[in-house]
Amino acid sequence: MFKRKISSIMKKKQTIPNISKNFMDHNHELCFESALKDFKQHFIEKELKLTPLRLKVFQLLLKDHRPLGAYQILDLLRKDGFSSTPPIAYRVLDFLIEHGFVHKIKKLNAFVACSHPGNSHSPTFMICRKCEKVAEINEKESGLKFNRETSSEFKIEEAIIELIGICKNCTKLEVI
Amino acid sequence: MFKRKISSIMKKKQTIPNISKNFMDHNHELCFESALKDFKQHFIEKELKLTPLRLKVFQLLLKDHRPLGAYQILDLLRKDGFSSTPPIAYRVLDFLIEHGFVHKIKKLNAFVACSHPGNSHSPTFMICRKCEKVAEINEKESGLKFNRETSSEFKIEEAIIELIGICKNCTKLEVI
DNA sequence: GTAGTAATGTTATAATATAACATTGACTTA
DNA sequence: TAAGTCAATGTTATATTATAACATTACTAC
Repeated sequence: MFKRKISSIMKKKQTIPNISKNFMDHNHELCFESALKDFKQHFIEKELKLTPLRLKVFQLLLKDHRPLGAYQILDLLRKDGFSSTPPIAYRVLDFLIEHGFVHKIKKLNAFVACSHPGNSHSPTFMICRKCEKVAEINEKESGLKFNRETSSEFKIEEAIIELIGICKNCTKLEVI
Repeated sequence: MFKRKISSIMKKKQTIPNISKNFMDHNHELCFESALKDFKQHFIEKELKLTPLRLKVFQLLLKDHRPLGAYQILDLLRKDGFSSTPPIAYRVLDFLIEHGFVHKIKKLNAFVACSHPGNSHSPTFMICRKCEKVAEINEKESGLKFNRETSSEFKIEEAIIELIGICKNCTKLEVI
Protein backbone atom coordinates (compact mmCIF):
# COMPACT_ATOMS: atom_id res chain seq x y z
CA MET A 1 0.00 0.00 0.00
CA PHE A 2 2.82 2.28 0.91
CA LYS A 3 4.78 1.13 -2.05
CA ARG A 4 1.90 1.88 -4.34
CA LYS A 5 1.62 5.43 -3.20
CA ILE A 6 5.26 6.08 -3.77
CA SER A 7 5.24 4.61 -7.21
CA SER A 8 2.24 6.71 -8.11
CA ILE A 9 4.01 9.85 -6.96
CA MET A 10 7.11 8.92 -8.85
CA LYS A 11 5.12 8.35 -11.94
CA LYS A 12 3.63 11.80 -11.73
CA LYS A 13 6.99 13.38 -11.25
CA GLN A 14 8.71 11.71 -14.08
CA THR A 15 6.00 11.96 -16.69
CA ILE A 16 5.31 14.95 -18.79
CA PRO A 17 1.81 14.11 -19.99
CA ASN A 18 2.14 12.78 -23.46
CA ILE A 19 -0.59 15.12 -24.59
CA SER A 20 1.55 18.19 -24.31
CA LYS A 21 5.07 16.86 -24.54
CA ASN A 22 5.62 18.07 -28.07
CA PHE A 23 4.73 21.61 -27.09
CA MET A 24 6.91 21.79 -23.99
CA ASP A 25 10.64 21.82 -23.55
CA HIS A 26 11.77 18.26 -23.38
CA ASN A 27 14.84 16.22 -24.09
CA HIS A 28 14.31 16.25 -27.79
CA GLU A 29 17.49 14.43 -28.61
CA LEU A 30 16.23 11.51 -26.58
CA CYS A 31 12.78 11.89 -28.07
CA PHE A 32 14.25 11.94 -31.57
CA GLU A 33 16.49 8.93 -31.03
CA SER A 34 13.76 6.91 -29.43
CA ALA A 35 11.36 7.62 -32.27
CA LEU A 36 14.01 6.75 -34.81
CA LYS A 37 14.73 3.48 -33.07
CA ASP A 38 11.03 2.63 -33.06
CA PHE A 39 10.85 3.52 -36.72
CA LYS A 40 13.69 1.20 -37.65
CA GLN A 41 12.28 -1.57 -35.51
CA HIS A 42 8.97 -1.39 -37.34
CA PHE A 43 10.71 -1.68 -40.68
CA ILE A 44 12.36 -4.86 -39.50
CA GLU A 45 9.19 -6.31 -38.02
CA LYS A 46 7.12 -5.56 -41.08
CA GLU A 47 9.91 -6.52 -43.46
CA LEU A 48 9.88 -3.17 -45.19
CA LYS A 49 12.81 -1.73 -47.02
CA LEU A 50 14.44 1.12 -45.16
CA THR A 51 16.05 3.19 -47.89
CA PRO A 52 18.18 6.32 -47.35
CA LEU A 53 15.38 8.46 -48.77
CA ARG A 54 12.74 7.06 -46.43
CA LEU A 55 15.04 7.43 -43.47
CA LYS A 56 15.97 10.96 -44.41
CA VAL A 57 12.39 12.13 -44.85
CA PHE A 58 11.37 10.64 -41.54
CA GLN A 59 14.32 12.30 -39.81
CA LEU A 60 13.36 15.64 -41.32
CA LEU A 61 9.85 15.25 -40.00
CA LEU A 62 11.07 14.24 -36.57
CA LYS A 63 13.20 17.33 -36.22
CA ASP A 64 11.07 19.54 -34.00
CA HIS A 65 7.43 18.49 -34.02
CA ARG A 66 6.63 21.05 -36.67
CA PRO A 67 4.88 19.85 -39.78
CA LEU A 68 6.65 20.26 -43.10
CA GLY A 69 5.07 20.84 -46.50
CA ALA A 70 6.06 18.59 -49.37
CA TYR A 71 8.00 21.38 -51.02
CA GLN A 72 9.82 22.23 -47.81
CA ILE A 73 10.85 18.61 -47.62
CA LEU A 74 12.04 18.79 -51.21
CA ASP A 75 14.22 21.79 -50.41
CA LEU A 76 15.77 19.98 -47.50
CA LEU A 77 16.34 16.88 -49.60
CA ARG A 78 18.06 18.98 -52.24
CA LYS A 79 20.41 20.38 -49.63
CA ASP A 80 21.30 16.87 -48.64
CA GLY A 81 22.07 15.84 -52.18
CA PHE A 82 18.92 13.85 -52.83
CA SER A 83 16.88 14.18 -55.95
CA SER A 84 14.12 16.66 -55.31
CA THR A 85 11.35 16.71 -57.86
CA PRO A 86 7.84 16.61 -56.44
CA PRO A 87 7.10 12.94 -57.03
CA ILE A 88 10.10 12.03 -54.91
CA ALA A 89 8.60 13.64 -51.85
CA TYR A 90 5.03 12.60 -52.47
CA ARG A 91 5.95 8.99 -53.09
CA VAL A 92 8.00 8.65 -49.97
CA LEU A 93 5.33 10.43 -47.95
CA ASP A 94 2.64 8.16 -49.37
CA PHE A 95 4.68 5.16 -48.37
CA LEU A 96 5.32 6.45 -44.86
CA ILE A 97 1.67 7.40 -44.43
CA GLU A 98 0.48 4.05 -45.73
CA HIS A 99 2.58 2.27 -43.15
CA GLY A 100 1.60 4.59 -40.34
CA PHE A 101 4.89 6.42 -39.83
CA VAL A 102 3.66 9.81 -40.96
CA HIS A 103 0.39 11.71 -40.95
CA LYS A 104 -0.88 14.49 -43.09
CA ILE A 105 -2.30 17.58 -41.42
CA LYS A 106 -5.07 18.72 -43.72
CA LYS A 107 -5.33 22.12 -42.16
CA LEU A 108 -1.76 22.85 -43.16
CA ASN A 109 -1.25 20.65 -46.20
CA ALA A 110 1.74 19.42 -44.32
CA PHE A 111 3.17 16.28 -42.82
CA VAL A 112 4.28 15.14 -39.36
CA ALA A 113 6.03 12.12 -38.00
CA CYS A 114 3.66 9.82 -36.19
CA SER A 115 4.00 9.68 -32.42
CA HIS A 116 2.49 6.25 -32.02
CA PRO A 117 3.80 4.28 -34.98
CA GLY A 118 2.56 0.78 -35.33
CA ASN A 119 -0.86 1.43 -33.83
CA SER A 120 -3.30 1.65 -36.62
CA HIS A 121 -5.29 4.47 -35.16
CA SER A 122 -7.42 7.44 -35.90
CA PRO A 123 -5.36 10.17 -34.38
CA THR A 124 -6.36 13.59 -33.21
CA PHE A 125 -4.03 16.48 -33.78
CA MET A 126 -3.58 19.62 -31.77
CA ILE A 127 -2.05 22.38 -33.83
CA CYS A 128 -0.67 25.40 -32.05
CA ARG A 129 -1.18 28.44 -34.26
CA LYS A 130 1.55 30.29 -32.40
CA CYS A 131 4.57 27.99 -32.28
CA GLU A 132 3.20 25.91 -35.14
CA LYS A 133 4.03 22.67 -33.39
CA VAL A 134 1.72 19.73 -33.58
CA ALA A 135 0.92 17.05 -31.02
CA GLU A 136 -0.81 13.82 -31.78
CA ILE A 137 -3.11 12.28 -29.25
CA ASN A 138 -4.91 9.02 -29.38
CA GLU A 139 -8.56 8.35 -28.69
CA LYS A 140 -8.05 7.59 -25.01
CA GLU A 141 -6.05 10.72 -24.39
CA SER A 142 -8.46 13.00 -26.18
CA GLY A 143 -11.51 11.56 -24.49
CA LEU A 144 -13.15 11.93 -27.84
CA LYS A 145 -16.11 9.66 -28.34
CA PHE A 146 -18.95 9.53 -30.76
CA ASN A 147 -22.34 8.65 -29.42
CA ARG A 148 -24.23 5.53 -30.37
CA GLU A 149 -26.91 7.19 -32.37
CA THR A 150 -24.42 8.70 -34.73
CA SER A 151 -22.66 5.41 -35.16
CA SER A 152 -25.85 3.65 -36.18
CA GLU A 153 -26.66 6.33 -38.72
CA PHE A 154 -23.24 6.34 -40.22
CA LYS A 155 -20.46 3.78 -40.26
CA ILE A 156 -17.27 5.65 -39.55
CA GLU A 157 -14.23 4.31 -41.35
CA GLU A 158 -11.84 7.20 -40.98
CA ALA A 159 -11.82 10.32 -38.87
CA ILE A 160 -9.99 13.53 -39.50
CA ILE A 161 -9.74 15.49 -36.29
CA GLU A 162 -7.59 18.56 -36.08
CA LEU A 163 -7.81 21.00 -33.22
CA ILE A 164 -6.38 24.42 -33.82
CA GLY A 165 -5.56 26.63 -30.87
CA ILE A 166 -2.83 27.65 -28.48
CA CYS A 167 -0.66 25.27 -26.52
CA LYS A 168 0.02 25.61 -22.81
CA ASN A 169 3.55 26.76 -23.42
CA CYS A 170 2.54 29.58 -25.76
CA THR A 171 -0.24 30.61 -23.35
CA LYS A 172 2.37 30.97 -20.63
CA LEU A 173 4.59 33.03 -22.88
CA GLU A 174 1.67 35.24 -23.82
CA VAL A 175 0.93 36.13 -20.19
CA ILE A 176 4.48 37.24 -19.49
CA MET B 1 -48.53 11.16 -18.76
CA PHE B 2 -50.59 9.57 -21.48
CA LYS B 3 -50.31 12.69 -23.55
CA ARG B 4 -46.60 12.65 -23.19
CA LYS B 5 -46.28 9.17 -24.51
CA ILE B 6 -48.33 9.96 -27.58
CA SER B 7 -46.41 13.04 -28.39
CA SER B 8 -43.18 11.15 -28.07
CA ILE B 9 -44.42 8.54 -30.51
CA MET B 10 -45.61 11.19 -32.91
CA LYS B 11 -42.29 12.88 -32.75
CA LYS B 12 -40.56 9.69 -33.67
CA LYS B 13 -42.84 9.12 -36.59
CA GLN B 14 -42.58 12.52 -38.09
CA THR B 15 -38.90 13.18 -37.61
CA ILE B 16 -36.18 11.85 -39.76
CA PRO B 17 -33.26 12.36 -37.42
CA ASN B 18 -31.44 15.43 -38.54
CA ILE B 19 -28.22 13.52 -38.44
CA SER B 20 -29.04 11.44 -41.43
CA LYS B 21 -31.53 13.55 -43.31
CA ASN B 22 -29.08 14.61 -45.99
CA PHE B 23 -28.28 11.01 -46.79
CA MET B 24 -31.87 9.77 -46.98
CA ASP B 25 -34.63 10.47 -49.42
CA HIS B 26 -36.40 13.55 -48.24
CA ASN B 27 -38.46 16.35 -49.65
CA HIS B 28 -35.48 18.17 -51.02
CA GLU B 29 -37.49 20.88 -52.71
CA LEU B 30 -38.83 21.83 -49.30
CA CYS B 31 -35.40 21.44 -47.75
CA PHE B 32 -33.90 23.64 -50.45
CA GLU B 33 -36.52 26.36 -50.18
CA SER B 34 -36.38 26.43 -46.43
CA ALA B 35 -32.59 26.76 -46.43
CA LEU B 36 -32.79 29.49 -49.02
CA LYS B 37 -35.33 31.40 -46.98
CA ASP B 38 -33.11 31.12 -43.91
CA PHE B 39 -30.18 32.31 -45.96
CA LYS B 40 -32.01 35.39 -47.16
CA GLN B 41 -33.30 36.13 -43.69
CA HIS B 42 -29.78 36.12 -42.30
CA PHE B 43 -28.66 38.58 -44.93
CA ILE B 44 -31.40 40.93 -43.85
CA GLU B 45 -30.70 40.49 -40.15
CA LYS B 46 -26.98 40.99 -40.50
CA GLU B 47 -27.40 43.76 -43.08
CA LEU B 48 -25.30 41.98 -45.64
CA LYS B 49 -25.56 42.56 -49.33
CA LEU B 50 -27.22 39.68 -51.13
CA THR B 51 -25.82 39.88 -54.65
CA PRO B 52 -26.76 37.62 -57.58
CA LEU B 53 -23.38 35.95 -57.40
CA ARG B 54 -23.65 35.14 -53.71
CA LEU B 55 -27.16 33.85 -54.14
CA LYS B 56 -26.21 31.74 -57.13
CA VAL B 57 -23.24 30.12 -55.43
CA PHE B 58 -25.29 29.28 -52.38
CA GLN B 59 -28.02 27.79 -54.54
CA LEU B 60 -25.47 25.66 -56.34
CA LEU B 61 -24.18 24.35 -53.03
CA LEU B 62 -27.68 23.66 -51.76
CA LYS B 63 -28.52 21.53 -54.74
CA ASP B 64 -28.14 18.02 -53.37
CA HIS B 65 -25.97 17.93 -50.25
CA ARG B 66 -22.94 17.07 -52.30
CA PRO B 67 -19.89 19.26 -51.89
CA LEU B 68 -18.61 21.15 -54.91
CA GLY B 69 -15.03 22.08 -55.69
CA ALA B 70 -14.22 25.68 -56.52
CA TYR B 71 -13.61 24.83 -60.14
CA GLN B 72 -16.87 22.91 -60.41
CA ILE B 73 -18.60 25.99 -59.11
CA LEU B 74 -16.79 28.08 -61.69
CA ASP B 75 -18.02 25.80 -64.47
CA LEU B 76 -21.57 26.11 -63.25
CA LEU B 77 -21.26 29.87 -62.96
CA ARG B 78 -19.96 30.03 -66.52
CA LYS B 79 -23.01 28.12 -67.74
CA ASP B 80 -25.20 30.66 -66.02
CA GLY B 81 -23.45 33.57 -67.65
CA PHE B 82 -21.44 34.70 -64.67
CA SER B 83 -17.80 35.56 -64.84
CA SER B 84 -15.79 32.52 -63.92
CA THR B 85 -12.16 33.13 -63.16
CA PRO B 86 -10.86 31.52 -59.98
CA PRO B 87 -10.90 34.61 -57.76
CA ILE B 88 -14.62 34.99 -58.41
CA ALA B 89 -15.40 31.67 -56.81
CA TYR B 90 -12.87 31.91 -54.01
CA ARG B 91 -13.98 35.38 -53.01
CA VAL B 92 -17.62 34.52 -52.84
CA LEU B 93 -16.83 31.31 -50.98
CA ASP B 94 -14.65 33.21 -48.52
CA PHE B 95 -17.47 35.60 -47.89
CA LEU B 96 -20.03 32.85 -47.40
CA ILE B 97 -17.70 30.93 -45.13
CA GLU B 98 -16.84 34.00 -43.09
CA HIS B 99 -20.52 34.60 -42.44
CA GLY B 100 -21.25 30.98 -41.68
CA PHE B 101 -23.29 30.08 -44.76
CA VAL B 102 -20.82 27.65 -46.20
CA HIS B 103 -18.18 25.28 -44.93
CA LYS B 104 -15.11 23.85 -46.52
CA ILE B 105 -14.56 20.11 -46.37
CA LYS B 106 -10.82 19.70 -46.13
CA LYS B 107 -10.88 16.05 -47.02
CA LEU B 108 -12.36 16.91 -50.40
CA ASN B 109 -11.11 20.42 -51.03
CA ALA B 110 -14.74 21.20 -51.58
CA PHE B 111 -17.52 23.31 -50.20
CA VAL B 112 -20.99 22.65 -48.77
CA ALA B 113 -23.90 24.82 -47.75
CA CYS B 114 -24.18 25.10 -44.00
CA SER B 115 -27.11 23.27 -42.40
CA HIS B 116 -27.27 25.44 -39.31
CA PRO B 117 -26.58 28.95 -40.56
CA GLY B 118 -26.42 31.62 -37.96
CA ASN B 119 -25.01 29.40 -35.23
CA SER B 120 -21.38 30.08 -34.93
CA HIS B 121 -20.34 26.54 -34.36
CA SER B 122 -17.64 24.00 -34.79
CA PRO B 123 -19.40 21.53 -36.97
CA THR B 124 -18.68 17.90 -37.55
CA PHE B 125 -19.09 16.47 -41.01
CA MET B 126 -20.00 12.99 -42.06
CA ILE B 127 -18.87 12.24 -45.58
CA CYS B 128 -20.25 9.20 -47.33
CA ARG B 129 -17.59 7.81 -49.62
CA LYS B 130 -20.23 5.99 -51.65
CA CYS B 131 -22.90 8.58 -52.49
CA GLU B 132 -20.50 11.43 -51.76
CA LYS B 133 -23.12 13.32 -49.80
CA VAL B 134 -22.21 15.21 -46.70
CA ALA B 135 -24.17 15.80 -43.52
CA GLU B 136 -23.30 18.36 -40.93
CA ILE B 137 -23.96 17.65 -37.29
CA ASN B 138 -23.52 19.89 -34.32
CA GLU B 139 -21.76 19.11 -31.09
CA LYS B 140 -24.88 17.89 -29.33
CA GLU B 141 -25.85 15.56 -32.12
CA SER B 142 -22.42 14.07 -32.48
CA GLY B 143 -21.96 13.52 -28.77
CA LEU B 144 -18.42 14.61 -29.38
CA LYS B 145 -16.67 15.92 -26.33
CA PHE B 146 -13.13 16.61 -25.37
CA ASN B 147 -12.04 15.72 -21.89
CA ARG B 148 -10.90 18.25 -19.35
CA GLU B 149 -7.30 17.29 -19.30
CA THR B 150 -6.90 18.00 -22.97
CA SER B 151 -8.61 21.33 -22.63
CA SER B 152 -6.23 22.48 -19.91
CA GLU B 153 -3.22 21.48 -21.95
CA PHE B 154 -4.42 23.15 -25.08
CA LYS B 155 -6.89 25.95 -25.69
CA ILE B 156 -9.03 24.89 -28.61
CA GLU B 157 -10.09 27.70 -30.88
CA GLU B 158 -11.20 25.79 -33.92
CA ALA B 159 -11.91 22.15 -34.62
CA ILE B 160 -11.87 20.36 -37.91
CA ILE B 161 -13.78 17.13 -37.64
CA GLU B 162 -14.57 15.10 -40.69
CA LEU B 163 -15.80 11.55 -40.50
CA ILE B 164 -15.47 9.48 -43.62
CA GLY B 165 -17.52 6.34 -43.98
CA ILE B 166 -20.76 4.95 -45.32
CA CYS B 167 -24.18 6.37 -44.67
CA LYS B 168 -27.16 4.30 -43.59
CA ASN B 169 -28.76 4.61 -46.98
CA CYS B 170 -25.73 3.31 -48.86
CA THR B 171 -25.33 0.50 -46.32
CA LYS B 172 -28.90 -0.59 -47.05
CA LEU B 173 -28.27 -0.52 -50.77
CA GLU B 174 -25.10 -2.55 -50.33
CA VAL B 175 -26.93 -5.36 -48.53
CA ILE B 176 -29.49 -5.78 -51.28
C1' DG C 1 23.73 -13.00 -66.32
C1' DT C 2 19.10 -12.01 -67.21
C1' DA C 3 14.24 -11.56 -65.96
C1' DG C 4 11.48 -9.48 -62.62
C1' DT C 5 10.43 -6.02 -59.43
C1' DA C 6 10.63 -2.22 -56.17
C1' DA C 7 12.59 2.15 -55.73
C1' DT C 8 14.06 6.22 -57.54
C1' DG C 9 14.66 9.65 -61.31
C1' DT C 10 12.61 12.83 -64.81
C1' DT C 11 9.47 15.51 -67.55
C1' DA C 12 5.32 17.36 -67.93
C1' DT C 13 1.04 18.85 -66.34
C1' DA C 14 -3.15 18.84 -63.33
C1' DA C 15 -5.67 20.78 -59.51
C1' DT C 16 -6.21 24.10 -56.05
C1' DA C 17 -5.59 28.80 -54.50
C1' DT C 18 -4.01 33.73 -54.16
C1' DA C 19 -1.79 38.37 -55.35
C1' DA C 20 -2.30 42.52 -57.50
C1' DC C 21 -4.46 45.68 -59.95
C1' DA C 22 -8.67 47.44 -63.02
C1' DT C 23 -13.46 48.37 -63.57
C1' DT C 24 -18.13 48.85 -62.27
C1' DG C 25 -21.91 50.44 -59.84
C1' DA C 26 -24.32 51.99 -55.93
C1' DC C 27 -24.42 55.35 -52.43
C1' DT C 28 -22.93 59.81 -50.29
C1' DT C 29 -22.31 64.28 -49.90
C1' DA C 30 -21.17 68.66 -51.22
C1' DT D 1 -25.56 66.49 -60.54
C1' DA D 2 -20.58 65.93 -60.36
C1' DA D 3 -16.93 64.17 -57.53
C1' DG D 4 -15.67 61.08 -54.05
C1' DT D 5 -15.88 56.69 -51.73
C1' DC D 6 -16.29 51.99 -51.14
C1' DA D 7 -17.71 47.36 -51.75
C1' DA D 8 -18.23 44.04 -55.30
C1' DT D 9 -16.84 42.13 -59.32
C1' DG D 10 -13.68 41.54 -63.30
C1' DT D 11 -9.01 40.34 -65.14
C1' DT D 12 -4.28 38.88 -65.60
C1' DA D 13 -0.79 36.56 -63.83
C1' DT D 14 1.22 33.42 -60.80
C1' DA D 15 1.82 30.62 -56.49
C1' DT D 16 1.13 26.30 -54.21
C1' DT D 17 0.01 21.61 -53.90
C1' DA D 18 -0.22 17.21 -56.18
C1' DT D 19 -0.23 13.53 -59.81
C1' DA D 20 0.41 11.09 -64.43
C1' DA D 21 3.40 8.77 -67.30
C1' DC D 22 7.37 6.98 -68.54
C1' DA D 23 12.77 6.10 -67.86
C1' DT D 24 16.44 4.41 -65.20
C1' DT D 25 18.66 2.10 -61.52
C1' DA D 26 19.66 -1.48 -58.38
C1' DC D 27 18.58 -5.32 -55.96
C1' DT D 28 16.48 -10.30 -55.96
C1' DA D 29 15.70 -14.76 -57.59
C1' DC D 30 16.37 -18.03 -60.65
